Amino acid sequence: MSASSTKNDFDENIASIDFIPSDPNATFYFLPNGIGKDRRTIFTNAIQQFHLQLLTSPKNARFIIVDEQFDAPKVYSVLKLDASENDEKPKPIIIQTKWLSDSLKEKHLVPLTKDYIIRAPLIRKKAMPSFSQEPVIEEKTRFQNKPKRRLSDDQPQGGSATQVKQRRYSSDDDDDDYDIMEDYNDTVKNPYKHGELPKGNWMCSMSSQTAKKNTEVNKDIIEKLQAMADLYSKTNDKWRAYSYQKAITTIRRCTKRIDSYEEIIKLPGIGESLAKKIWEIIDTGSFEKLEDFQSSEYMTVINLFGNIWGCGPNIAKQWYDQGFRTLDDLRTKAKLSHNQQIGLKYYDEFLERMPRDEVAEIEAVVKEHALALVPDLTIQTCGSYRRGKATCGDVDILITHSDGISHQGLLIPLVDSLRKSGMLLKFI
DNA sequence: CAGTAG
DNA sequence: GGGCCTTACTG
DNA sequence: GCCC
Repeated sequence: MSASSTKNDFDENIASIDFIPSDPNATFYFLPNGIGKDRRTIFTNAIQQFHLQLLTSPKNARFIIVDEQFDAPKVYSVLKLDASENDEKPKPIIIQTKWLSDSLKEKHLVPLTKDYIIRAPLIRKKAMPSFSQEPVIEEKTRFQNKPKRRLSDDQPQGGSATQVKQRRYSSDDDDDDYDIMEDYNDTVKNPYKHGELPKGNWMCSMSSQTAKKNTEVNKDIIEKLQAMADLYSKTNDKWRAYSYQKAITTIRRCTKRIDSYEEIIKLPGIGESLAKKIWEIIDTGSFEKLEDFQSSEYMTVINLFGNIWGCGPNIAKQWYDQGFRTLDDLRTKAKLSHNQQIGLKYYDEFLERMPRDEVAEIEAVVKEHALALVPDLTIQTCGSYRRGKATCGDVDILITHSDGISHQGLLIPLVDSLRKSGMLLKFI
């Protein structure tokens, strides 16, 4: 697991580090970047528990603890430290958080062996280093030559920042040499050709023609089951809804028109109860249970209320039990949370889908604002838009950076920027 | 923590 | 009979 | 609801 594949370039002087926690030289800095809230708390507590001397600044820290995803150049870049060789100060020793994890397991500090230490950035020794090493050096050069504006890297990230996912180098790929070379060319030679993601042979990048065709053959079945699943999902019967949804997925994958009970019951995730219902739809063309639900006042109202953003099965039932039956009842009488107020105000809008042109417009605006904050971001709109749908229920935008770091903490400033532009009406 | 949403 | 998908925010 |  540890990064021992490049041991040739490892500073061999460091076999294992001895230090005494009370030694004033044994100062630590904990780099929270790329570490989730919960893990941060755990590690911070561990540092206290082991009585390590934690500094608030990395400047004078002898040891720097970082997430496993970091290599030395990234650490230096994030901390804006000088990596030059002829520095009077000894360079800090960069340690993986695994050292803390293992120490927690052992209930005491485990020896700080070289497996926990991330190698210092060394000057290139040979003309042709190994592939796995090469991108690291190139990357360091990029950092030095192209300083970028970065947003509050040293601020703890809010939980919502996890919406921004990242693409990162993977040193443990099982790919063969050819693929490694491809990845190398991609990320190193053209690292700043942003805005476009590699067009892989992925399911999600293909237009769903086959799926479209498949839904046609059993369309009536799927529609009725989906209606039931939607209703159940708005009651407290979420597992029943879950089963319906799984059955729908299975049937959607059937190319052939289903026309016998025997073939239904064979399908995975479809048992006797659902098979009977599906056969009823095929045989009679109707679904009595669904029609019962649709004619029930309770289910109708629960469905109506449940379509309000921020109202789930429990709140819907509470409102029903309080005697509310219409959206106007809610508007005038019910106690609504902030989200529910917005959900009610924009009830129809939230149920509507927008043409994909509109998604493109939104994408353009978001791109403009994001790139103004951090250049060279990779921005890709995903979801139904990326799958080529004619209409979309929402806009999913994935923002990353090829260095795996610079996009961190972007979300909040980006939302702020969009809000100032007047693009955001409300947030929920 | 329960409820909701992703 | 009990799990089925995970994680985060809100109030 | 399905499945173990």
